[in-house]
Amino acid sequence: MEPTKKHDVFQAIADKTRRDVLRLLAEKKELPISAIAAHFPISRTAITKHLNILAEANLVQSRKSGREKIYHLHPEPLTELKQWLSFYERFWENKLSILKHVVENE
Amino acid sequence: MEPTKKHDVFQAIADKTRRDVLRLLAEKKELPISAIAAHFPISRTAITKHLNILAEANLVQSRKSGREKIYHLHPEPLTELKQWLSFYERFWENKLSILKHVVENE
DNA sequence: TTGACATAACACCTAAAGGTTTCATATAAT
DNA sequence: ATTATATGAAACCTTTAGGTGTTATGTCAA
Repeated sequence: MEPTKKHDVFQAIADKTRRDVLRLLAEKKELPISAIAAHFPISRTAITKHLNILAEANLVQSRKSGREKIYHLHPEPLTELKQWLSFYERFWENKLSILKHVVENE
Repeated sequence: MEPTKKHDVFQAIADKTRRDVLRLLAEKKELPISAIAAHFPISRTAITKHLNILAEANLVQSRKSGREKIYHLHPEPLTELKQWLSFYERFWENKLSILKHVVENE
């Protein structure tokens, strides 16, 4: 039976530290674990756990290079979030929303 | 000192049940607690807790009517999520994204 | 005014989240 | 060969998340 991923996109981005990691990877393109951890006040081990959760949600990917494990952003799963959001956009008045709907449905 | 809200939008939508509650309120416009709870397999008490978390994030609001407490959707805080997302949109190739940027920055 | 209903307020439980420290292992550099 | 570096893995701790059930209180209806 499929192991049914424990963490989805919604849970992955619920934590501020993980959002900060995503932002960092967006800016720096790719970084090994230690370099990532250096940006935060918590331990490298804690960062590794956050990276595992992000990887489970497929928001980051990694490659091994020698003794380093280098992570990079993989933003595609955010489309799920975008889709979820789009349902609610019609509920708040945004003068641009009508125009955007026109564009998106073209 | 300000009580500093414990739950923000990101945490509020991390839970599937809470997302389902939001969806329900989007469809039914407004509902008392018991009516909401009737749609889920968990206890009314549990639903109340979820509603409190959603209310903390300001994603729902309520009014008292006699002995009932009637909740309705308040989607505005989702703009924060939308803004957060918009940063990452440039990172995944979407043929529409360029066009949308043009529209949004007009 | 009595009973039913809707919610609030507790006390309580279990598991997971987020963090720590310590130790082991693989690779790189001297 | 030895040492330093990068990561993995395990054991542990504390708080929170998500759920339960029970009891109390306010309101409506008969």
